[in-house]
Amino acid sequence: MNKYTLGPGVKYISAMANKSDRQSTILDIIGSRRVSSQEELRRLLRSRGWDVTQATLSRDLRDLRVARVPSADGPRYSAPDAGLPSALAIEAILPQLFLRADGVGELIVMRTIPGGAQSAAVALDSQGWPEILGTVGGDDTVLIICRSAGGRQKLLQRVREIGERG
Amino acid sequence: MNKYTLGPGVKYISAMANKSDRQSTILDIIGSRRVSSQEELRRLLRSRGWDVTQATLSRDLRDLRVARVPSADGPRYSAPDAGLPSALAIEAILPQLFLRADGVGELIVMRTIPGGAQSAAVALDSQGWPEILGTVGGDDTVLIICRSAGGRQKLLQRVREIGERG
DNA sequence: ATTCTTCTTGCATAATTACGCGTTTAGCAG
DNA sequence: CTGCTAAACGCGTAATTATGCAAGAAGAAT
Repeated sequence: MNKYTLGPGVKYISAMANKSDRQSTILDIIGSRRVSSQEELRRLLRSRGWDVTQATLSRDLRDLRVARVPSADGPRYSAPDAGLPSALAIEAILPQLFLRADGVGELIVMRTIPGGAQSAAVALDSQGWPEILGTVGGDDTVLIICRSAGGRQKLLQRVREIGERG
Repeated sequence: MNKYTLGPGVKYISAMANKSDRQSTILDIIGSRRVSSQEELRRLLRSRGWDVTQATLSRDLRDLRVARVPSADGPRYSAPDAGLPSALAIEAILPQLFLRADGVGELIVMRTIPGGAQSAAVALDSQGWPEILGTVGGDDTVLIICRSAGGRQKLLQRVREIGERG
């Protein structure tokens, strides 16, 4: 059987077959064809030798962060985005990139190290800050458009605090 | 109320309020906080003055291609990540890329699916619309600079109509 | 070997989402 | 005005997904 060294924390291998293998197969399947329901996925897996219940697939898809994307002709499962430098923690990445920032009206121009603007812009967007209308990232410059001049001042201060290692 | 000239093909405006506005609000909500179910979204919308049923939200989320992404602590709704470039009429490509748009002064910030901003910007430029002074496309954000605040309002509505599949 | 702990899974069912159908409203032609 | 068509949406329910609980399996510890 498919025995191999267990990783840290891994203390169990199913009697049936390996869960990771099954989940890999799931990604393989949904990556190559349209799958609209867990029951459909169940059938496809069975034809490849895996026999599990819908409940297990529900858990697998959760583990894999596989999204169910709706469309006009029904939903389909879709693998997670490979993703940019998962820009969720702005405190972690902005200090790495930030050089300086200044603003006028409802605009902020933020300078970053070369090539850092895209990441910084994504990070800012992902914050969901209400003052921000949107951002545009070039190579080393991010333009932040705020909803108001007042909000811009507040945001400029916050951005500087975080960027300057705050 | 927010009455305006209907675009081509648009023949109906709800008695309640505009569907596009509601869908914009939905994107706004799920973009700024975690939403785990349509009922939760329904409550959030109600607190903003929209009162619709879960069935309507199911349809809205389908129209908007908003995916339900599972995670360890329950599912959440989130914007899509698939995309395909093109170079046809703006009515053909904008609905493919468009997520939402908002504006201030003579600026419009249009959000697109990841990687879609360049295509959208080119498409906009090629229209030769008089209101547009110029556009700047990043990765998923297009900044449209208009000649006037009045022109911006007009353009914003047109862009939304086209983008939202109108 | 026995016991304890952790991981995995099925089962049954709760929770949630999707959709068919009927109704209402708006635009348009006659 | 009347009739026709299409859009939008609620209602009720089918379809689908998520989860509490219990059982089984593999190690680790005693």
